[in-house]
Amino acid sequence: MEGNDQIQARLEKRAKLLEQGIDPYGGRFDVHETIAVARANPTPERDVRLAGRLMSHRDMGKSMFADLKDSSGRIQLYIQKKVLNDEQFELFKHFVDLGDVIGVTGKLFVTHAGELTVRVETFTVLSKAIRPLPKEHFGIKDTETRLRQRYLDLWLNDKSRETFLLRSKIVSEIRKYLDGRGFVEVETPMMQPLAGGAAAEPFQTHHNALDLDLFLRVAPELYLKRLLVGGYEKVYEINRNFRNEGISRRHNPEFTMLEVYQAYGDFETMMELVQGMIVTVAENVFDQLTVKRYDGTEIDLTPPWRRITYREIVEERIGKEWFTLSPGDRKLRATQMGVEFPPDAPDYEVTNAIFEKTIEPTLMNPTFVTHLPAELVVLAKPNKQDAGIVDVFELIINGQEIAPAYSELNDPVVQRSRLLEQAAGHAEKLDEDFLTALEHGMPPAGGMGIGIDRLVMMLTGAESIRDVILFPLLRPQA
RNA sequence: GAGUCGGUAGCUCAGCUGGUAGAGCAACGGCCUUUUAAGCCGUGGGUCCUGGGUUCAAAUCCCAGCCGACUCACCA
Repeated sequence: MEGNDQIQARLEKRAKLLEQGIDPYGGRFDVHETIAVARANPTPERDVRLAGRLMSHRDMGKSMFADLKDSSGRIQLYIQKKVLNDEQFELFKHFVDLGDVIGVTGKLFVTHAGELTVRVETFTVLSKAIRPLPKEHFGIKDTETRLRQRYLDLWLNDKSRETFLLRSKIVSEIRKYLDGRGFVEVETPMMQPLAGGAAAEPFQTHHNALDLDLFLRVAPELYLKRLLVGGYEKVYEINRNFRNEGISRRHNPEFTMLEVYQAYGDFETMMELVQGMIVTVAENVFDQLTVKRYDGTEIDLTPPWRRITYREIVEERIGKEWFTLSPGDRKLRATQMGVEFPPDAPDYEVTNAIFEKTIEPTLMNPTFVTHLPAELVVLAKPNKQDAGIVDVFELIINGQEIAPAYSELNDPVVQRSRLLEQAAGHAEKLDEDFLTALEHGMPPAGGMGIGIDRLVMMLTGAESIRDVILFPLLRPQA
């Protein structure tokens, strides 16, 4: 290992510990309680047995203070020469460094300054760190280091560690909510012969033994619908989707999607479900329905959430006359508003560009935007009164689409023609296996997809998707 | 993929009207038995992202590249 003076010093300490017959990488150490539990039971002179990482120390000569941190919290250690023997004290003083993982036993007491502290009686080196950990006060702020060496970020930045704990709790509450309503969690293929269920660029891979080209899935939708055909009435899957597209503050090539299907329901069933689910999650995880965003503004999750049709919200924001304009005038207006679109964009795409660029980003509180134009959604049921729109909603919170939901299209003949249209006539791109399943009869159903990463962003006030994905994709370091 | 900004010691940062690299913490040695960003004395530590160029002289100016952040595009 190359190294600076600090690495050299630590390597020497490691070697000297070994020479003295002390294993600097320890072994099983039965921790009696977490630091948080120890702090919650501060009876003076109570025996404790704790383990964690040494985060700071203050050497006073014949005694020293140090801070021990585990996943639950931190506690101060007091190491005294007269309590340990001379040899052990010198060992601690000269061979234990910031960042080392150690186990300690001792008794609780409260210092003059009022801080609960462990008077250390014995300690064990459980893992000697060869690389220095920055002193916690300065932390680790460099974004690149935080992402590439997430373990440092987690140890040193409480906010980061808390966000990922919250993510776990959120996902766990979602499962609880759905399980409690009779939904069955399933897992469907992530490697698919055809990447269907969403208009997105897939990753490609290859199975050698079958000599088969495969795609990483862009959505589980078509498989979950096969399960509806198979008699599952309430199913969901929480798993990764992969899309071979750009990376941004809101996009990671692999992201976690929740998809839910309920037979005999429709998009309004999903509306109630998602509202109930997010409200319950917020209450159970955060104890409140107000979320503070990174910019200080607040999101109010109090139900019932606003419902408005796509047409109405466009008219509300852009002007009642919008849909009476000629397609040419609409393009002109859109361009004047600084919204870009391909020159040959069809009419509905111009309107949708307006919606996505100027309306969606302003919707902070939960809003169900319903009944999008049929052209935008190929897997949804047409509205019975107006075949030009479909029975769907997009739930917008935090200026981002959190969940689209549909009354799922279950007419196999219509579905085939819509998919064929979308594939621009390329029949070989149709998922015949899926269409065959539909031809066997899929019950009418409500279906919904929720981007878990974005939901977590919204609920934790995170500014970037990288703040809620432990190991977001980065270019390898040069 | 395009534009803008950034990359200096282990960490956090200063230095960038060009004059040959600094601070605090961390490390190392010493003092100190209730400190908590402990304190005091001393020592060492740098491919200033990489490669070119301009110049007597480049961390600093110019060009190219690498990596990251942000914005845009693709998309959720």
